[in-house]
Amino acid sequence: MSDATTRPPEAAKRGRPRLDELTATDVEGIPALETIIGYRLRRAQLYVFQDFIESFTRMKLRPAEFSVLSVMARRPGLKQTEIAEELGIKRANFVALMDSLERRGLAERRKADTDKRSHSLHLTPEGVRFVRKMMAVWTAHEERLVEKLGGPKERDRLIELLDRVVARD
Amino acid sequence: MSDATTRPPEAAKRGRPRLDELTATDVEGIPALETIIGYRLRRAQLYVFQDFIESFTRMKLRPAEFSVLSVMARRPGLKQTEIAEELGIKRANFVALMDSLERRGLAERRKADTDKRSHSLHLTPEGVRFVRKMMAVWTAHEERLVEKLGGPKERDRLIELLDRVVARD
DNA sequence: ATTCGATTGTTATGATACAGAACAATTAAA
DNA sequence: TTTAATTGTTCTGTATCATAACAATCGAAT
Repeated sequence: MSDATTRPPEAAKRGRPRLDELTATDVEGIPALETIIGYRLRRAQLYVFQDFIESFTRMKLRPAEFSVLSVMARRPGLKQTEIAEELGIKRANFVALMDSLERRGLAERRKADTDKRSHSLHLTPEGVRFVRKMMAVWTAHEERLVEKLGGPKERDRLIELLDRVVARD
Repeated sequence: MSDATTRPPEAAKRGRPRLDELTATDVEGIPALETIIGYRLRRAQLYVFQDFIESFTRMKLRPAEFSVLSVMARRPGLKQTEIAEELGIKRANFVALMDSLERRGLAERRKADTDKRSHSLHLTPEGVRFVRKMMAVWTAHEERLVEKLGGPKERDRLIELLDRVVARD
């Protein structure tokens, strides 16, 4: 299966590449992009996000906002730096994100009594209702993915492998 | 393992959230981000790209450039639109990318004899040498990942699962 | 109690990635 | 020969992301 010296089917159809060009660029050890972990990860992530984004265009919700609302729902009272750091968002960029959620009446910053510098973040009652709807939409999206993967078992296998990739040891 | 009603360890340490807040935002059916496919995919992809980018800072090569050079090495003679489409890059954005590679003397646009509109893309001899070094660096990067995954078998399993995600059927 | 360093939220700024519209040159189709 | 489609290109706008700086506040060391 040495394909570096084989004319790819598309190019063959079009009569390209010419033989002299082929030898000039016939570099050994060039793997197909399809076998490269990072490339495949990126393409898969792009695909999933595209489906996610389309699912949430009606709710006008972006992935980052989804994750922030999700964290606030499960663990209210965290401060901005904590949520930002956990989600890998620079705290500088978190400000506008939180501003937007607050302007929409979904979340609020409360003055922390113990530390006057920090804010503790919470969903508003409207935010709680919003998150409920949000999770219904998300469930459909997620089930679509699990379906494609072949079932919950495969989903777990995938997440376990992704775990290993990102594990720091 | 119902953790929606359990005080997360960090917040517990800091005495937050207070109980009344907890009940106010205790929304059922809020999955932890760690179980969400898209979220995990994004984090893993970010991690891999970070390692990739660090590996290639010395060569001043970005992921997109890597992929373009890789395609040109394996399949010389393709035209811009073909490579761009295959890699999911808008042909408008491909122009600057190719300009840069050409300015660095790594690749070139040749006037296609059959179609005066299109260019056929090729590595220069210097580009061929560059790609050789590039692949050496990439191999180290990739082996690091395979190591973390637990071996080539696991790498294959991962790619097969990513395949299913992005498969259109 | 005072000084000093660290933290928190914030603003401003720049770089990069990505998408869409429009256009000239060229080709293919009617 | 007119018409429609393609190719490369430029321009433009919009997210995304990182970095630096700053005031307010806190914690710790003296």
